[in-house]
Amino acid sequence: MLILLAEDEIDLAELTIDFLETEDIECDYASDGAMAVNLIKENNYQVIVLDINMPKLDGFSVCKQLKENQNPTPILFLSARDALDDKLTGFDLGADDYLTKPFELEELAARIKVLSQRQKTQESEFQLDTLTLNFQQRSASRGERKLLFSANQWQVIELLANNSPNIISRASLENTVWPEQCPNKDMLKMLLYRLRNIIDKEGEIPLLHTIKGLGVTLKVKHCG
Amino acid sequence: MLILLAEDEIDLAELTIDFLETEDIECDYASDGAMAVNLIKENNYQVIVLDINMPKLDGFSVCKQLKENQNPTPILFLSARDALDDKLTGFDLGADDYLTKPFELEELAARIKVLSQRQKTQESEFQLDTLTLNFQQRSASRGERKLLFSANQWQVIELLANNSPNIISRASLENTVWPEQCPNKDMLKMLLYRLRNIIDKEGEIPLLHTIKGLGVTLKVKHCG
DNA sequence: AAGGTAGGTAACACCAAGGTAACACTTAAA
DNA sequence: TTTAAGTGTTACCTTGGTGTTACCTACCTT
Repeated sequence: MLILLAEDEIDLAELTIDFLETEDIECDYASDGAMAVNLIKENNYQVIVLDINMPKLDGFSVCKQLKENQNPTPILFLSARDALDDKLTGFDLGADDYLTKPFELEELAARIKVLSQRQKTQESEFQLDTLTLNFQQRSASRGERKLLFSANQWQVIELLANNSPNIISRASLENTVWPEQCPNKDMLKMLLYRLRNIIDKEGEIPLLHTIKGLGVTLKVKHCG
Repeated sequence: MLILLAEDEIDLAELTIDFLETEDIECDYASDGAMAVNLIKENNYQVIVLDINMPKLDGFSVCKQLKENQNPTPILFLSARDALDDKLTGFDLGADDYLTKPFELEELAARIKVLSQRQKTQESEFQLDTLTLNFQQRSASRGERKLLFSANQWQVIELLANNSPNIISRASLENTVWPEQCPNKDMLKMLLYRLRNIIDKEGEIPLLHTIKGLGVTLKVKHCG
């Protein structure tokens, strides 16, 4: 996750950035409002953290400008100003959160995460040749053809797709579908056979390949 | 705007409600967690404000339950607990904001408004083919036909619509309607059966689909 | 060439998930 | 009290995914 931190106190900024990175939050840094505006123009941040007291352009102004431009990125104000009026001004300008200094780094991280979640529209789709898998909807298609998979088949294809083009051992697949105990040694064989019939029809590039002795993989195989 | 305030200190609650109403924020009131859950089940709130220390069911539990059921309503915790750990727990459970007592009523109002806007931009109306759902009014129609749903049916259709066209597992649906314990294994089956009879009449494109072994989804299915 | 092993193909039986229908219970309005 | 609607409950049916078996093919080993 990439965010922007606009904060003129360099010591505090450094401390904050270091901590946020341990929480998997990547930070771009602006030491004043003008720099913040420029960075926002050039990058797509998940969240913008703005100090209010900044050189050149204060946080309020930056926020106001963004909202006037219909920028939907969530904004979190970070300020030593504890006064109610400042907070209300912030929210009035369209801020999404307001944290007063001194604050706990953990709380900042938590609030950033909340804001970022609102943003993301996670459409996790997998594509390979003409095969498309949508894991949310559990829908799949090969070109124009709609594909229907059973629950077990989804488990397998999901594992294969997530690791494509790497090879997955038959043992892993077996454990995924039948965690306790596989009812029959040939079950996986059948599952893969049925899966292959659904995915790879005649005239299409085969995608589900067996690598004998190693396992199975989902990829476009440049044969030869 | 209608919100729910769950808070066991009646004096504080009254004060808060009075103030919020001057800000055009209508409040339903719950004096304990169990009551909150019931009210949430029967109404569609824009924001839910939860005290943490409450009789019967604490705020954390209420929040957890809602989020497990994919309820998208924003949650704001209101607590005397200032400890970092409590805040982090709150955010971890999926809270959207956390305000510590004592707080300024104006700030609470401002934060509620921010949260409600997020909700509004998400969706207050749902449309799919000729099906229209209005969550504020709890009204629905299929083409010219007006549809009437019971409370339980609304919970299900709301969950499905909010996640459409993704698949919702029968377990999630069951937890949503019967949070403590489902009275009978076949209840959900019946609920869905009745729901389907209401939504999908003969000659219309079926919208409520079962994906065997996975769950249920609300979508236009391009079969093939 | 024979034998062994991994994997592909085909056909079939079974069974639990889910759909359908009818009915009883409860509550609340009329 | 009657009526109606929502909610549980039970029984039965249908179906597609799953499990099973048999046999085939390809390739590796000796």
